Amino acid sequence: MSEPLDQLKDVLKQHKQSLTRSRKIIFAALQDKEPQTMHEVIVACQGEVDRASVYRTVALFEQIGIIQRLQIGFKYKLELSDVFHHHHHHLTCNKCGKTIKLPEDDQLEKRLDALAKSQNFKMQGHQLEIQGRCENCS
Amino acid sequence: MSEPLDQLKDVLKQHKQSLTRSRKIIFAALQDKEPQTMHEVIVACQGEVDRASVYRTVALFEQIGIIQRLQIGFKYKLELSDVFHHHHHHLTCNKCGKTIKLPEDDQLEKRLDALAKSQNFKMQGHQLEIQGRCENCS
DNA sequence: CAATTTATTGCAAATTTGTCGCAATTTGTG
DNA sequence: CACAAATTGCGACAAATTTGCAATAAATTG
Repeated sequence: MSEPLDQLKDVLKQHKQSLTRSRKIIFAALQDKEPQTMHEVIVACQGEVDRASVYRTVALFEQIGIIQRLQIGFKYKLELSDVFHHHHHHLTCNKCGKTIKLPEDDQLEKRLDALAKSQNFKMQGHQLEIQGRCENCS
Repeated sequence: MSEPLDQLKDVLKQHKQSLTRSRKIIFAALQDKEPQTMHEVIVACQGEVDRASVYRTVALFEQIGIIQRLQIGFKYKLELSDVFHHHHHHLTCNKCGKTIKLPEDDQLEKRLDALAKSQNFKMQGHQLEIQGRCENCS
């Protein structure tokens, strides 16, 4: 069986949840994709999973850390969390809504570590989003 | 005339937009306030500005970088962007829920500038949240 | 500053998004 | 395979957001 699916199953099990057919489909719809709107996910699962179930599953995935929600301009978008992806941040264009993945940046990550430490805070995760105008929209 | 209003007018002019009565009212509703939900803004403008116009204005303000949307829990909230108030970031404790304000950090801000620039991106604002355990809960 | 053009607004209606209850399936378990 | 528990699909709703269009306000022109 494929690795990411095993990983999904593990996380679900840790939270006493089962790996159902619908959950697999929704997971697959998000895998290796750019962040998607809820509508896009619903469409991707058209005929396979009902709208209401997509909402329920996304909410669950979010609670147990499988999915991460990004606020992108007007809409939000969904992507698999760092567990399934490499850790990264996004630039989001306020005009066209495009999201640009930032390459990993050691200097940034180290600075965050240092800041957390300066407050005696034990960092478990973080989220950063830069909003503005992309090249085409400026 | 008051300073922030001048600044608002400037930004609008830069984007060939005019400073109308409604826009002033909506701007005022956001000024010097904690981030608000769309609904709160609509209520604050009750009787002065129509719901639809609030949506249209918020969309405009967002595109030209006057307003920033924050993801808070499942809802989003709106606040004036960094141009109109000093900004800061938060540490949030996963256990007790306490939030700790981080002091402004030049090194971090500069790094973000550099990252945005490296993608030919014009940064209008950014959002950072660090999650983990505070001193007392670790 | 009156006349004209252009952009913005309010209003009502339509569409989209997100929730809920409940009966029918599916899933984990032994 | 059978059973108990969890999940799903299917309307039907409720809330949030968008749209078309006529009325109004703001900018521009002579």
